[in-house]
This record gives sequence, structure tokens and C-alpha cells, in this order.
Amino acid sequence: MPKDRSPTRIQKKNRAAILEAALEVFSAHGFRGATVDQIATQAGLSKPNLLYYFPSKEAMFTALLSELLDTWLDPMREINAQGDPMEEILAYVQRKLQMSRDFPRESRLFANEIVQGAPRMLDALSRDLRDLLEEKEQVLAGWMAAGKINQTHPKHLVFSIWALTQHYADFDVQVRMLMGDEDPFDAAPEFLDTLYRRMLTPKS
Amino acid sequence: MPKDRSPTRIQKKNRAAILEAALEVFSAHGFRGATVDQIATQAGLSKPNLLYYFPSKEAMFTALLSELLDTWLDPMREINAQGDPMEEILAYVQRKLQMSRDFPRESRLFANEIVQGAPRMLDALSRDLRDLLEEKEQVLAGWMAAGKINQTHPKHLVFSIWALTQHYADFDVQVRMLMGDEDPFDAAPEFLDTLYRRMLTPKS
DNA sequence: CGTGAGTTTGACCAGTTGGTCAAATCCATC
DNA sequence: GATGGATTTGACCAACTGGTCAAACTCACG
Repeated sequence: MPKDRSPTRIQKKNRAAILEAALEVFSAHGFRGATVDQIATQAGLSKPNLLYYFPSKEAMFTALLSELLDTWLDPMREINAQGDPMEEILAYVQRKLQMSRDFPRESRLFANEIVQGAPRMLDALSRDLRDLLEEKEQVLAGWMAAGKINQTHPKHLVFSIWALTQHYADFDVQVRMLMGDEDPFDAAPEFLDTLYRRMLTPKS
Repeated sequence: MPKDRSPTRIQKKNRAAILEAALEVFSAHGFRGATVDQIATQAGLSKPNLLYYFPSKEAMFTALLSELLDTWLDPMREINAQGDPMEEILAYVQRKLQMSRDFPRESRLFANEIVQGAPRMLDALSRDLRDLLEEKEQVLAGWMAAGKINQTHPKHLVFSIWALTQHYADFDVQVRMLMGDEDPFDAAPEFLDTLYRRMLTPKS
């Protein structure tokens, strides 16, 4: 394993190559389904060389997770309690949908792990996600109480946004199989915008 | 492998026990993550005995899939083109939500497979699901054209129902972690009912 | 240049896994 | 209760997998 002084040029390049390859392979096959050899080939390095940079397969996975989780939660952090409620929520939905379009591998990485009970992720989730959700839940509840948006269960509202947006990344093959030539992401933004507008616009 | 005459009492019992065990293990770990030994232990049989009833691990998986796919698509088949549009859709949503509550393992089995590109399922899906969706899409489009429900993209409408309902099964650990003591399925029926009612009720 | 730390790898190992097989056991039927 | 097919399994195998290690190679720096 490289010493933990400031990383050399080679260390920086190889660590990045390994994590990129790990994302590709882990997101496609899950933790158990991925092999170190696959990741090595994908990264253009030898297997022992990977294990020179990371002590184990598990270490690659957790390093990848902690690198990605922050980015993954950013769209939610950006929800501004002082902004216009309806527009804040709609913008959040669109940001999350963009994430599914632009980073489907990241979405599938998390999906794979959570579907199987998140054995390697539950700690990170309960540390970073729980508080963030609670904070934004308060914001949503406030907007509802003030009559700015229609009343609903704030947690289920957030879950619905996650479910609807991530579905386009996680179930990509199914969605594309059923949509034929049409790109799902052509109509999805408007569909979700309409859905949440109708759902949340307060009755006059 | 048992001869393919009419199955004996023992064959019926053991095949059923194996498929039940396979569902338990495959849904929790995915195809690659599951081992034949795990399934054998779960079924209370020896590994060679499993392979007496099914020629391979893959055969267990595909047998399980084809047994479940029909049941899985039933809620959608029940949508009645002659019924009341809004109530038909809302009833479909509730049926699908019940499936997530009552058969989460089945939901996760499909989720696991589709997230990873559905390598062992795409054929079955494109055979059974494609036609069914196209049929119901026509029904929905008809209802929209007749002004019975609000206009939207019918395919995305169906995807949204799948995403929202299956989310409670597939992301169960995450949802429960974030909801604490509260059972997600307490508020979910009303939440989804409200969501689709607001979304689909035609403007006066 | 030379030199020592940083990097790379071929060969190897132990544990796991899907699958085989011959022998043993069970069980329905006569 | 004998008999032949159905069922079960212990022992085994080859392939794969995560990980190790000593030896070789590369590179930055004096």
C-alpha cells in the first residue's frame, strides 16, 4: 500500500483509474458479482497492482461510496428554504432527474446495494442521509403549513421524488425496452414537472 | 433429474421447497451473490439433491422467474377498459402497492435482475410485458382522449406507478431507516391515492 | 548517473463454488 | 416382502476468486 504522504502523480492517476473502473463494474454487477480481476482489466492494471492501492475489494467499494455519497445528496442540499416553495421543489425534481440521466452508474451502484439490504452502506446512509432528510422535511412541512403547497406526507413526498427519478436510471433497460426508439429522458422532465405541479399546487 | 412423467408426491413437495428457498436467497443476494449451498440449506435439502431436481443454478432461477412473472403482472391485467377510468387507475395503484407489501421478495428479485441489465430476464419481459403495456397504454390514451382523466404521457404514467409502488419493497431498508417506528405502508396508500387523484382529475 | 523509495507483476495459495457420479437408500407396486 | 425405479448423498473435481509475496522494474532527486 502506498505511504500516506501527499500522493504522487502516479498514485493520483491510478487511484482515480481504479475508482472509475470500480464504479463501472460494481454498478453493473453489484459487490458480490464484481471481481477484482474485472476491475483490474477495466482499469488497465494488474490485479496485484489494485491491491497495492487498496487493501481489499471491500476497501475499493467503501472508498467509492464515500466519494460518491456527497455528490449524490447535493441536489437535495440545494433546496433553499427561502426560495419559492413550488419552484424549489420542481427544481429539485429536475436536478435529481438530471442525475439519473448523467450518472446512471452511480444510481445503480446505490440501488444494487440498497435492494440487497445495504449491508455495506447502512452506516453511511444513516449518518449522512437521515439528518439531511429531517432538515428538508421541516422545510416542506413549513411550506405546507403556510399554504404555499398542498398538504401531503412530507417524507412520502421525498420518497416519491427519489423513486420517480431514480427509476429512469435503475430500470433503464426495462424503460428503454418498452419505449423503443423514443428516449425516455425526452418526455420525463415535462411529465414529472406536470405531476408535481398538479399534486402540489394549492387549491385556489 | 426426475423423469418428466406426472410428478410424484415427493417431486411436487421438493420442487416447491426449492423454489421457495430460491426466492428467499436470490431476492436477497441476486443471481451471482446466491449460492446453491445457501438455497439447499434454506430448503433443508442437500446440494446434489437440488441438482437432481434442477439441472443448474441458472435453471432454478429461470424456473422461478417464469413461475412468478405471471402473478407479478396480474394487477395490470385486471385494469378494465370498461370500468370507471379514475377508479380503475387508483385501484391498480393500490393493488400494485399491496404486492410490494405482501411480496417484497418477488419485487426485489426482479429489481436485482433489472438493475443489472436483466441478462436472464429480458426475453421473458419483452415477450410478456411489452404487449401487456401496449394494450393498457391504448386504454389509458382512450380515457385521456375522452376527457375522463387528465392528459399525460401514458407510458410515463405507468412507469410512475411501478416506480412509486415498487420503491416501498425494493428500497425497504432505506425507507424504514428514515421512517423510524412508523410503518411506511400506513400512510403510503393514502399518499398515492391523493397523488394520482390530484394528477389525473380533469380540470373542471 | 546512482540510489533508494515507489511501483509493478508472475507465481502462488487457500477457500469457495457450480456441478458430477457412483453407491446407497427409499418407496410404490405387485 | 421382493423388485425396480425414484430419491438422496458423501466424496470429489475443475474453475474461479480474493489475496499474498518476493523479486523485478521505474522514477524522482541529489
